[in-house]
Amino acid sequence: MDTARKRNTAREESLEVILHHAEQIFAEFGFKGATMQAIADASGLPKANLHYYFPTKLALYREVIERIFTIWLEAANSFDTSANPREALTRYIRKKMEISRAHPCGSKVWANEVIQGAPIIQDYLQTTLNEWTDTRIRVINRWVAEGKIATVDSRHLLYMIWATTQHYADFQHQVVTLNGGKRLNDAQWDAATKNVTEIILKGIGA
Amino acid sequence: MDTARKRNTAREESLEVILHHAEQIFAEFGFKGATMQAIADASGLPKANLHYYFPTKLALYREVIERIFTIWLEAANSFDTSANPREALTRYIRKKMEISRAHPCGSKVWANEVIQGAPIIQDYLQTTLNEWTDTRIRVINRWVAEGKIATVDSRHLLYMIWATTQHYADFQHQVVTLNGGKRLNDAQWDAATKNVTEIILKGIGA
DNA sequence: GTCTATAGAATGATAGAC
DNA sequence: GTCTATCATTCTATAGAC
Repeated sequence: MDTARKRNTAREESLEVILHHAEQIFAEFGFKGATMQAIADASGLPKANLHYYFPTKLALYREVIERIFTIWLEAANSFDTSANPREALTRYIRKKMEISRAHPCGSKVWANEVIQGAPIIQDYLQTTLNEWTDTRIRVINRWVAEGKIATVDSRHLLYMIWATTQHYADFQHQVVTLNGGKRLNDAQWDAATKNVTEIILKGIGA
Repeated sequence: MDTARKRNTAREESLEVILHHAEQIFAEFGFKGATMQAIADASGLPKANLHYYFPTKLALYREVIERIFTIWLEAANSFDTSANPREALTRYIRKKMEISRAHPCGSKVWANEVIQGAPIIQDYLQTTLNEWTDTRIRVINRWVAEGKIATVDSRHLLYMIWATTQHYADFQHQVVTLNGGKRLNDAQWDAATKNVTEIILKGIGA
């Protein structure tokens, strides 16, 4: 491995470590509540190193948010517009539940951001998310028109899927507390996914 | 009005003004992000007055959280355990949607708190909420046993109702943005409530 | 690239006059 | 009860040695 490659690797590793821990700290304390010191401590680095890689706290936060949005858009692709309602929605809900389990902190940062009026990600909402939502609404409306599902408001159906699946990440602490303080195990995650999928599919007559 | 009464009234009015604006500021910026200065400015009072009524920022926050929890428990009562599934759930969902519309900031403060691991309200989750949840789970399980609704996991059904109804408060900003920047009007709130109610009732075969 | 030390600004809380 | 002034602390960000 040459020195240039070594430098790049070191840089990428530091970036990865910082971003990973920043996501957790931002999720736990919110943007303002998170401190560069706390992120530095969690990352095992002196505070000044964070400012070497990210000029400001806001720039670091932006990176964290963008990573989450990318993961979120992946799930969006699993909503295959060519499939039938049962297939498309089953796959989409399962993927969303998997993300809630694998990336709860990312979901929490996103939720925190939206709750506080999306000061940073407003442009994503107005462009990418808005466009994606429109395409899926058209698909659902077509299903309704073709009689493949009952007459539902497609927009509110999407909100229901988002809300229900993200609840297991954002309200993880409440879910765990009401589960006797224990994290959901594999079987419980399966049960949750199955339950959500069945109620929604049955609820829209798919 | 005697002077004692006048003093009480003045005190109660100040408390009400402070708590009202504190709820909005805490919802918008989170616990740490909210500043006593911002709450004071919103309330039209000097900062020191807040510390006259509430010794610390944390004490003020606690009061805000407790008010929300009280409203939340009111809705809980609308889940009449003696009614049939259709009636009980229709009334509960409608009440929850009304609260999301009337008290979005309260819901946001609660959501923020839970997302961040419920450092302040942990005891509410473990006692009052846990007990309330258990009684409702028993009711839903009885409905299942009596064949009044399909076989569903009652706990996850509750989570679905909470998540979906609170989404309209917590993710208000996203909902509004995807609605072309306009707040939902009466008809849209009705449509949302009707849609949520119908999908869930149909989904559980009620 | 990594670290120590510190500047500069903002914040929670209080003292004390009115 | 209300207000001004201020202290003590904490935090972001940077300077500069290594």
